[in-house]
Amino acid sequence: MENARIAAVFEQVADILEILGENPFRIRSYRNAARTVGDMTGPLADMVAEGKDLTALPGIGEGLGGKVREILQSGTCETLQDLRRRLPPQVPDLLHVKGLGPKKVKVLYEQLGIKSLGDLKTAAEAGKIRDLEGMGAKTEQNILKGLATLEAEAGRIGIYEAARAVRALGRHLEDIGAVRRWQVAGSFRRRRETVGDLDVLVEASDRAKAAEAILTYQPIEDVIARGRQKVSVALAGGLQVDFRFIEAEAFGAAMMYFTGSKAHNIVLRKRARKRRLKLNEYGLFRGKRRAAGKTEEEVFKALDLPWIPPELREDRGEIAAADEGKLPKLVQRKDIRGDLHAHTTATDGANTPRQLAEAARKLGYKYLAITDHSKAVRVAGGLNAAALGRHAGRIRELDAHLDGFYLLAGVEVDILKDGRLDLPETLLGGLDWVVASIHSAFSLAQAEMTDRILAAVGSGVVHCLGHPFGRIIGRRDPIQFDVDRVFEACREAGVCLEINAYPDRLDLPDVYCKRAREMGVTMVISTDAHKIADLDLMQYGVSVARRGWLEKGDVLNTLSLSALRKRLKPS
DNA sequence: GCCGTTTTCGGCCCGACTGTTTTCAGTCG
Repeated sequence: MENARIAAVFEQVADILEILGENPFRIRSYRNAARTVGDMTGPLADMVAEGKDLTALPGIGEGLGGKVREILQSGTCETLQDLRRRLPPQVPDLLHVKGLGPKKVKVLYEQLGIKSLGDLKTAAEAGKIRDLEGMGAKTEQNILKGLATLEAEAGRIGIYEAARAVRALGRHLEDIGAVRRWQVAGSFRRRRETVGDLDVLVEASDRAKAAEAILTYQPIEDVIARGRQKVSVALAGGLQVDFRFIEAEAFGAAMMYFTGSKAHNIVLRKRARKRRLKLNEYGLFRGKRRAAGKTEEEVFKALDLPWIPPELREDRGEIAAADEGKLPKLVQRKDIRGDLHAHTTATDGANTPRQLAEAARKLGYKYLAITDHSKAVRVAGGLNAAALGRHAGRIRELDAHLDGFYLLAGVEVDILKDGRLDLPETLLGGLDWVVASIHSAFSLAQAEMTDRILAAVGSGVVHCLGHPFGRIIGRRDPIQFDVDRVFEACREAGVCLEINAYPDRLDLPDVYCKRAREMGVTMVISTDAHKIADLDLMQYGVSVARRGWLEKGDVLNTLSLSALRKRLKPS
């Protein structure tokens, strides 16, 4: 994707400038611009082609706007080329080693001629680093540790895995007498797709006792730091957990500070400064007097803002919206009335329609769509027309015996490479709910892929586009298509976009939810359940929807049973 | 390099911990 390439160029420039010791504010500008570009849902190339003003984008002025155009034309920019002549290409990689920043990288390169991660490892193992100025044996050990974790790819973990770690950790913390209260902040609280570490805020009656008890937690493999304010550990598997001890009067301010995001915090602190206040993790201060800090609400209020839900705190316009009283009233888990994507033993699911329906009722749902695969998905035992016809018949029969509950006879039909659907439209037209998805030919060129999806959206028999980008987080890249054209077509045809709640997918991603909402497209949050337990994954889809600014009215499966029936079968 | 209800110039968020020092720089979040 072009935007990603532009963002990458800006990040590379920032990395090199940092090692060269250039103006930190100039470096920040490049990083801010990279973030702006990375968050965009439409191609910058289109904006340029349409002659739109790039300087209207946050953090992009005349200079960087020109560089965007330059990168679009040539794939790179003169600034980066010049910088690369001043530093070997792999030196910036060293910044990814935990504990190494620009200053140390510079010393390592200039004094020892270290040009790559390989060089770094060799030098550390040979004991050459401990003699450098400002470094010692400890630094050398930490570099080797940092290299090991980098090799183990102990990077970010998925939100689902993180939630499991939090539950286990929570059981330990609950048993510690000296811990009065604990809360997880950070990107976990913002419900990002992936989490780099866990930030746990602890209010303790006795910090020393609490710290000692915390450190008995079995999965702790390494103690990274231990001070009066903070204890950092690495768990088996590589997840880092930072425990921060917080006083009750500052708990709200600390929650804000450590929940972030960093960019959101910076905007809030600027706002505080304008009011001659100072905001930090201990509170909001006027001079030395604490004006607020006990709760988040109190701090926001003192800044003349309503409380902002953590999922929105990404500096994507939430503070301006809050200021104008235009924050969305975010959809909640309890608004969800049913699940519209589930598989059964008829294809690759583990449970029967009846079992799933009973489980869905137990969750308080009023409806469930059975959407098994179509024949193109051979590995899943996809159904042909005849088999689907019989399957749908059985589902309807079952539905007739379920009072106050609607079991929709549906399908997840494949969108073939040429845009045709994998089953006859006459058959599909008779079903209650048709999800159309792509499970093959993921790497078509953008124009071809766009036509493929538009054909499905325009078929007249599709209700919903399943996992629209087809990505698997960390394993498969999203497919390429013209987002605005497809979303526009969905709005015109009344086709919903799915937010697939499966933790590996979370597809639509948050920024596209926001875009779709702005364009007036309705979304559906579905679990794509392949077994009963999967129905509980709904919360992860709701989190994505909330990060995408969605309200209850933007989500189809918040409709009551009667409203859903009416919507699907207009009289 | 960006940005403006303090400003078109002069600012640009803030504090803790580590490891190396002997008063602090570098890194992190």
